[in-house]
Amino acid sequence: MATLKYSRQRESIKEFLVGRTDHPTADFVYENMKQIYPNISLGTVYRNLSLLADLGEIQKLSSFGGADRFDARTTPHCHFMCTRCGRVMDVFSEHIDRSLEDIAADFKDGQISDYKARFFGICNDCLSKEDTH
Amino acid sequence: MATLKYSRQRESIKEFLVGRTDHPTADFVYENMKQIYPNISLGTVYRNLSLLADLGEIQKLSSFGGADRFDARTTPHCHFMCTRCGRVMDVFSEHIDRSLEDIAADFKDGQISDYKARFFGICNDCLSKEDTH
DNA sequence: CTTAGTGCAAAAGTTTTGCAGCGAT
DNA sequence: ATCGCTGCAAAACTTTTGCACTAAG
Repeated sequence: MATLKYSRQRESIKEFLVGRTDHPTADFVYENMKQIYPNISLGTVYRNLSLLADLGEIQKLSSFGGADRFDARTTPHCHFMCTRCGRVMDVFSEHIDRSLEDIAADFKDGQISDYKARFFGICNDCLSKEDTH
Repeated sequence: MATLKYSRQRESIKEFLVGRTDHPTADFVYENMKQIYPNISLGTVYRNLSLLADLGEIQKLSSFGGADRFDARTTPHCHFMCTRCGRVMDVFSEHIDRSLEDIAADFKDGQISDYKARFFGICNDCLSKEDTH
């Protein structure tokens, strides 16, 4: 087991993610980190995102089609992706948690320990733009 | 709109997927197609898988970590992935469909039209191997 | 001093695409 | 004859990794 050492890059990446409600990709995090650390490398961003995910401090969302996205919310929740603008939003619901537990209990071919649910559709912003036609 | 033309490659790819209950990657389909068409290209496999998915004849599963997987089942269902051996299995349940309507009704930031749920855990095969220790 | 973390660059893995020729209609 | 599909290869895109060096403990 490697002993964890402090790194200012990792702290900034975590802090950046906590301050956002969208769900940035690694490359987007990288572009923003360059404003603080002009020489930071994309590899460092990936390594830290991966490390933070392993520690359970952030969540890796694989995936909504393209690059993976990252989410600093630790409370269990689901995600909604707008198929028009690509935005990813949080979805909180007791319905899903209850029914997913029912499914886990019903499943006979293995032992379910985790689940992820994603929803697709059109977000309100895109719907209102559509109305103007 | 392009008019669809018959292609024996596409037909074989579809047929191959229909005959399987696992959820092969594009590369796995490619390797198997080479036994029928030794000169088939990976690009052709990707193009046909993408086309079949657009037609709704197959489903593209993005993703379970690595490469996308493909599924010829058209009836709505969810997926379970064994985190030990990587196998992906189908999950059928009425629970999920019932709760989807509830969630869609609750969600205020957009209009939900589709969902995908994935479950993670250990499959029975891997559990029984574990017992022998 | 020890070793985890970093920047850089190359590589690996997955998917898309430009193009010239082939094949279905 | 038209134009969608193919094989091939190159490119694009995302993520990982080897290495020498820096910095935290």
